[in-house]
Amino acid sequence: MSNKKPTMKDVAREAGVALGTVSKVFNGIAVGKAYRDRVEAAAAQLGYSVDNYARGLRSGRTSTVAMIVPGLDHSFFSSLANAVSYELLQRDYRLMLVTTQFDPHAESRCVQMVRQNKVDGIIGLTYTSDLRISGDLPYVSIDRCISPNIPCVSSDNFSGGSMAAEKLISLGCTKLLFLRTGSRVIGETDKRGAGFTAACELAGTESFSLRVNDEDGIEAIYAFLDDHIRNGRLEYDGIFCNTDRLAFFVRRYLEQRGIRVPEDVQMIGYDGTRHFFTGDYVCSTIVQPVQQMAETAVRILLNEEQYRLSALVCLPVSYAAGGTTREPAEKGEGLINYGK
Amino acid sequence: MSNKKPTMKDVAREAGVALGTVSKVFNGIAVGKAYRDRVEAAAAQLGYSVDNYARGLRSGRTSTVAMIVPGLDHSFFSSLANAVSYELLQRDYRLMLVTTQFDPHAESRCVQMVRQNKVDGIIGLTYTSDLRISGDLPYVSIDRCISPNIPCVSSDNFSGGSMAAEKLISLGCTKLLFLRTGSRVIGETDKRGAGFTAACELAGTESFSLRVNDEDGIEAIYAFLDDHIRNGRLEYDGIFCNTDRLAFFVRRYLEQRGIRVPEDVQMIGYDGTRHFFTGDYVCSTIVQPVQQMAETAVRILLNEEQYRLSALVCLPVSYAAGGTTREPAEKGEGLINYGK
DNA sequence: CACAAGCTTTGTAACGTTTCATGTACGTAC
DNA sequence: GTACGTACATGAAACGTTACAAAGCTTGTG
Repeated sequence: MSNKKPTMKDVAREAGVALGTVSKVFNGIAVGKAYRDRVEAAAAQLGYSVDNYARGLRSGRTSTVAMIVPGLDHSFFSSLANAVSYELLQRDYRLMLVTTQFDPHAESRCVQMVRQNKVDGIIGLTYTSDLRISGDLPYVSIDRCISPNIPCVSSDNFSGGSMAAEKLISLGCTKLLFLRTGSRVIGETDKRGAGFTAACELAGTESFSLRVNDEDGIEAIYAFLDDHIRNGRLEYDGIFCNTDRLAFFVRRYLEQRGIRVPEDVQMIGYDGTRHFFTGDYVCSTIVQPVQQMAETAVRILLNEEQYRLSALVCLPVSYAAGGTTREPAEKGEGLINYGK
Repeated sequence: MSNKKPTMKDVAREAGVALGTVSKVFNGIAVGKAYRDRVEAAAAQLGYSVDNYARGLRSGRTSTVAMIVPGLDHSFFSSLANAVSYELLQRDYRLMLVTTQFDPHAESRCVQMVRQNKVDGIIGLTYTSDLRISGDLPYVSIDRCISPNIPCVSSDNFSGGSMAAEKLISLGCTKLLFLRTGSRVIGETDKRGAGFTAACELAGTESFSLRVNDEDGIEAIYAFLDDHIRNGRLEYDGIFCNTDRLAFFVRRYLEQRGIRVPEDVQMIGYDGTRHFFTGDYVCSTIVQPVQQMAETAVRILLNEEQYRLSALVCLPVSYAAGGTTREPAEKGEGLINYGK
């Protein structure tokens, strides 16, 4: 028993064939049955496995895709990363994950680093748009469009916003509020607000939008709410939050002040990741098609046939009723679950 | 302007030095000042960067660490992955992330795949313990000890549990309940239950534990609660949940049945990730030292000096008061935040 | 002034693959 | 029975680094 990791040369010697033949076997290139069997037997006996670094050096292809995200401790980003990881593993690709920790300044440095590591492509969820550094390397932007000539997979944030407004209006709300927190480098979530406002105007319903450009700047939201509670009643009877997490905090805050949800005010959140959901919904929300976004991005990046032409894909979102609107809660939908 | 990616040979020619000298410059090995300057100038002019695959093939070292986690759409796992990513990037290491999607069967396949990709080490959060496949490759288990001879970084789940019990008791609770969901392949979170029970017994306080071995099996918890609500009052006045997420759902469920938190029942959750927290705590919880766990695991794996000897590290957890216990809420603690 | 002892620099041989031009064997058609 | 085409096997030449032995150069010592 040797103490070194076996190489193709060892397998070739053991099987009594040429080096090139072994290579062919491991690359699915036509090889005579007898040869193939001998090689496979020898490889199994020696416990051989291909060295991806040698392969990557010689062929230039690495079976590795990089994903760049701001951070993983945000439910939507981590769900997306989870789905991308799943899709890549399905296809025998490896995932090199890079977090910028929400520092837009770090983004091009990350792209640089990733390029140097010779990946087959990049899936990026970035704020800055001047990533043309990417050059020849396949690049797909996910969740946000950063440039007209970079393929992009996003979900329909505008419709998500108008969907929320329409729903609240159809449920009887007459004065609506849009709340938003988060860094505002690129206004992807603002499209939700835009859709919301547009739908309100179309319906002739009064509405107001409060945008806080701070990742955790929830205090400003609370202050606003305080200002608009008169005699224990909130001036608004419908609230749309740009995040389930925000909806969660806002709901708690209102309830502590004696305002009941959904009796006094109805609420709709956004995202629909599992963090805030279980069998029974606990918040009405606009569900983003996370898995589908990931799958589409991966397919475009890997150039799978039917996706070859699509450069900009915008996937539909859906509404899921939960406990924060006045309607019977639906069950079991929208849960994002992989594996068996 | 050439159209090929420049190599060390190009830099050497441009700078008028030997190939080996260029290599030394990029590896921080002693080189005469004049030579170093010439090389750096040439490299900058050509836009050269080292090829990690060639380097990995030749040297065997890849500056890449793999992390294996069950999934990223669980707040604790994704926070941990986020922190590990941060620590690695700080040290100029790359992260290859692998998700098993909670399939214990997939774990050894993942280890296999990762080994073949020639990483410098593995940080694993796995359920199965027969990962000796790892062989010579440095391996650090995080969050759970899987074998006495594999280094492990975890947090003190037992103390976390007893801390929760002691807190609830000191706040006046007389009948305690421990609730737990999640797959039960390895009983790491059960240590929380054990610590909880031990502390209750020590204090002579009545307690009960309900364990549901299902990742999303919250229905059974609801059913139990229903059984123990008599005349609109819950039999228990203190609840400890093995997850903030679970605490969140349980609280909502109780409130819908007219049981107030913290007036009628006090609650403590577990984890303390940012998903359920903001400036003001919204749930009392046992905070896991996520960042410290990640840092320690990385340091052990990378063999940084002061960590060379530590094989099993168990880090302390802390209590953070929030809105679900009867005490003034503290502010701004426990928030996990990276970047500037 | 010759010689040893340090230092850098140099050139070359790996590292484990894939690729490609060449070689061989076999079957088919006339 | 010869000529030709097809299909597969072979061996050598890359791929871009690092490691190592050998060669230069500098400095200090007897």
